[in-house]
Amino acid sequence: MSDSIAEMVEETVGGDASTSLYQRILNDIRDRIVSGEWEPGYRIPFEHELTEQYGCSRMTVNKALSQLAKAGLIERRRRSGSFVRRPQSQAAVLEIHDIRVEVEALGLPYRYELMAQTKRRATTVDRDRLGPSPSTAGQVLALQCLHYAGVRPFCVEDRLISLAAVPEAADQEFRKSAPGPWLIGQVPWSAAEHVIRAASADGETAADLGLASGAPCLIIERRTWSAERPVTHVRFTYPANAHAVVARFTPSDG
Amino acid sequence: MSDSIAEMVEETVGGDASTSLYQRILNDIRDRIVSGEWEPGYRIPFEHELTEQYGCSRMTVNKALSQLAKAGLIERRRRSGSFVRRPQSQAAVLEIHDIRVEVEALGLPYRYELMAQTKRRATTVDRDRLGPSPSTAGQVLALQCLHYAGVRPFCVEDRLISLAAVPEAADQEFRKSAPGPWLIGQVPWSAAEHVIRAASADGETAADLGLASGAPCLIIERRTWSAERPVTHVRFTYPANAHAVVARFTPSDG
DNA sequence: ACTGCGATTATGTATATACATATCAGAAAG
DNA sequence: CTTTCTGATATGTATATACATAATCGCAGT
Repeated sequence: MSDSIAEMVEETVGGDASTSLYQRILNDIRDRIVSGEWEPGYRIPFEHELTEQYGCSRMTVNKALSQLAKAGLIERRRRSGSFVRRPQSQAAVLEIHDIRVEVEALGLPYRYELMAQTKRRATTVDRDRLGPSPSTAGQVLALQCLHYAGVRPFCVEDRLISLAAVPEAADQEFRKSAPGPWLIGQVPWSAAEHVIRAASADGETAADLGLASGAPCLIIERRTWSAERPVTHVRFTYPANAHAVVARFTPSDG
Repeated sequence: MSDSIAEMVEETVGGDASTSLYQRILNDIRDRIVSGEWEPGYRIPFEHELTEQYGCSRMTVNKALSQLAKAGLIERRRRSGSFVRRPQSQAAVLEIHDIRVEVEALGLPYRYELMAQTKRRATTVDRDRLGPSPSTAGQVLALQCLHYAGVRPFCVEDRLISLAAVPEAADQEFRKSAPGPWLIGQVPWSAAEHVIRAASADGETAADLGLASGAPCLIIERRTWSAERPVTHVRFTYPANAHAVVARFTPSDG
């Protein structure tokens, strides 16, 4: 089997220059792990063995193994070797799209409507919504918006923006375009937290969405920080049948 | 400004040996990006400039920059340099925990109950649930389980296992322990897809969970593949107020 | 047996060097 | 004035080497 690796390298080393050697080593090992050929706990060949098998230097092997370790597929132990880890934290990557993009992906015309915009001194509730902060927040901007897909309401947006973090927002009127895309261009955010849950629509939200009171809704909340300072908190409320969140996982593509 | 980097390095180069040099370079640059000091489009110093500033070799700088590029924070262009990318795909990492762990994290005793276990030839519906497959599925195992937190039902699990992918499951009786943890130890999975949505509880589910019919629920569905073959599909149904999904994002921790 | 210590081993990081490759600016040719 | 070619440049990958560090094994001495 070690021979087959060596042969494969011999074959392709002059032919396929599209992928680098360390990438091929990485892929080979990853494939053996995800295929189950090398089960959790299996000790993968030492660096110096792979060095021989692939006919390359240790640095090249090391680059591949280091990346596998960072991706969580293997665990490296000095003096002992590298071992296949058991898939533990079922982590998945969740992509958050702009609502306009979401709606247009459904083939429906997108429309945005501002329902209310208020500037006020941050209340206790507001501070809670924005999340833990080193400084006490000052002024905030509160927004209620409605996003339409075609003629039907698609979701309600309830947003709070910290004017301490984004003073430019004070002079903005979000009548024509939604605050989300504008904020992304304005503030470099360094951390975000999402909470996804289900709830019954309260009276007001139900009315906005054209639902019966108590109808099930999907709620996505997002808090964003920029360099430790809270920037914004949004709550999107979708009718239950209108929306779902999709997350995917594939181990270390490189 | 370049001077301050150089000074900082001079200070710490002999003192703090806890982090490696390339890690410090990586952190320095990442901090400047997420703080907004270096805005999207900004051309970060060339490798040879950083080499000078940090008094190290190009390989060390290259390692740091390559990782930042892989993490999507910068874009590297030959002959032109490396540029700060604008945060585009708002990706967040979602950790899926075992239900036992979830319940015990709430400080409640966990209990598991098997409600039904059926072996049958895969129907069209079953094949749809398992997802796209190269081969036509044969036998499947269908399970309905209930997870308790204390005396109250916590969530309903509705699972389908492909016996073509996991033949050992045919001989298992999931009376005492849930199929999820067992499967993880059994099959190395290579890809997973999650769908999170809200819905009204149907009559049966509502009864199992002790809810009024039509009560809002959070539904998490997961499909798992092992080397292109569908392994299992699960649907967890939670009462709306019992559960939420949390996802976090922090740019490239290393 | 038990303890402590040195030798061994595999990984972790860094260096200087080399050549490949994509790309752009500007010179040369039409 | 446009096209083509050439050289400069920054990144991409790979190598041989070196020393640091953590963990383990086995031996020596109590």
